[in-house]
Amino acid sequence: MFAQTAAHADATNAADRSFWNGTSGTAHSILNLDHTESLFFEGDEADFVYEVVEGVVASYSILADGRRQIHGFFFPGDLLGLSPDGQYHANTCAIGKIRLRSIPRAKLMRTAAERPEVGAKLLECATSQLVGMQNHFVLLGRKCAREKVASFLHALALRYAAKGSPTVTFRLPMSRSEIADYLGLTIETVSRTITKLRIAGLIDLPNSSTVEVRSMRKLEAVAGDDTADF
Amino acid sequence: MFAQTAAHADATNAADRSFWNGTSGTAHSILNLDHTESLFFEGDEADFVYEVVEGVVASYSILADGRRQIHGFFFPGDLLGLSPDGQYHANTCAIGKIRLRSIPRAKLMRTAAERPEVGAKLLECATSQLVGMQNHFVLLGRKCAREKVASFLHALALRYAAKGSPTVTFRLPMSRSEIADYLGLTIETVSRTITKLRIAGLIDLPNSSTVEVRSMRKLEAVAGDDTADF
DNA sequence: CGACGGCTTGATGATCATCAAATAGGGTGG
DNA sequence: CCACCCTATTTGATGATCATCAAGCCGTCG
Repeated sequence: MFAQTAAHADATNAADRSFWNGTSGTAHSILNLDHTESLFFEGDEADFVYEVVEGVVASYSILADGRRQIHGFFFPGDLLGLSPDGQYHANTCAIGKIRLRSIPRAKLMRTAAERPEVGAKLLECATSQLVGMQNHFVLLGRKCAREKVASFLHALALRYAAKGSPTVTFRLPMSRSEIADYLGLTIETVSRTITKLRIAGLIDLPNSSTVEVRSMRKLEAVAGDDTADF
Repeated sequence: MFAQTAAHADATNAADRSFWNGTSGTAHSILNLDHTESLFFEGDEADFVYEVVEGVVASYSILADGRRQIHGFFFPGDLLGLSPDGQYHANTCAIGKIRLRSIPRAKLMRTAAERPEVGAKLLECATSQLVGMQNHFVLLGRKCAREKVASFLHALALRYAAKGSPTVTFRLPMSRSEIADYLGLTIETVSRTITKLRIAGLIDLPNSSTVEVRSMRKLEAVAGDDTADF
């Protein structure tokens, strides 16, 4: 569901141990951004690829009349800013404080040409993102509000879950507005839907930005991600 | 909007001139499929990557209750079936008769490791698809039916347009049902919306599967793809 | 010519957006 | 430390868009 590099979901505090550290030939600089600060905009020269080291980054587009669609949230370990043509095609901003490793694109590409495993990893990151985006198509195009919100919370819970535990508590890094723009809903609908899930007993909200999943099983069932292929 | 390899949109009848021909070390076999025939399913071993040589391929997911979301349509020159983990993550089927070049994944990866330009092209294909998918997120999450259908027709018209011509006529390769499942709508809404665009004079329909765009300008305006980044 | 499937059109209703207001929570200044 | 304010969130009322249910139409093919 979220952007994933398939690499290491737990790289949060392991900046040095990252696969990408030094892949461009030299040590990479670490970037710090505050909440709402932008990393790059659509149309900018895509001179860098970024690895999220800490925090969450949102990638989004804005229509002429102000409607916003958030394409995805990037978590620690995720790779950001790959471009087919030297220009960025989305805007990005920090959700809370973030730390990023910036990797010069030109050097990275040169390294990829010399070290096949780097090129392969890049391709793996890109195709992992493709797969995640396909799931999000299903959510945006075919799921109702209840399913959208349940899918979102379930995916977040999985990311934060101690494996196998029946209940999970985590902090929502993003606002209702950002959730809404990711799910293709309004903040009111997101809020109402969360309330209904709470009343139904699937989750609890100690406060508006903390979610406690009471039943991963039921939440997953409402999310409805079973795929019936044929 | 559609999947694009950034390679060559006009490779329709140029099977031999394709970048991918022989990239796995040997000549590749050409596959022929009929309308509605499947290429692969979610969960299958992803032993091949495919290049569309002729016709259109749809990639889709199905929810447990039968709801379908088409992720994208793949046209001649597009690359299909890249996987991060050796399994396909979507279902695919032919829209009409198609011809495909099948490329053994393992060999392709080995070639990519030896020939940097092949690895780079693969990455370019993947990232091009990422960009196209971002646009589709905006469509699914934030556009109304009118904008969705206009966007779709406009993108198809661009693909088939003689450059700069004010009007374009082309044949819709896919059914209303497939359009609906791509745009996150129902066939009724697609049909009604097309009718309204016709009555408004933006398009004409000599028959239900042929579209004549009367005003690319107006169609583009309704599609509303202007992005206001900030 | 008739039947089938895909498309169109119509009538109705549910879901979700919009507009509006109240509440809560976090941060700041006194 | 407390009161206040500002903003995010929640809740409520209403309405528009689009899905659903239901016929009818049209082109195609046997």
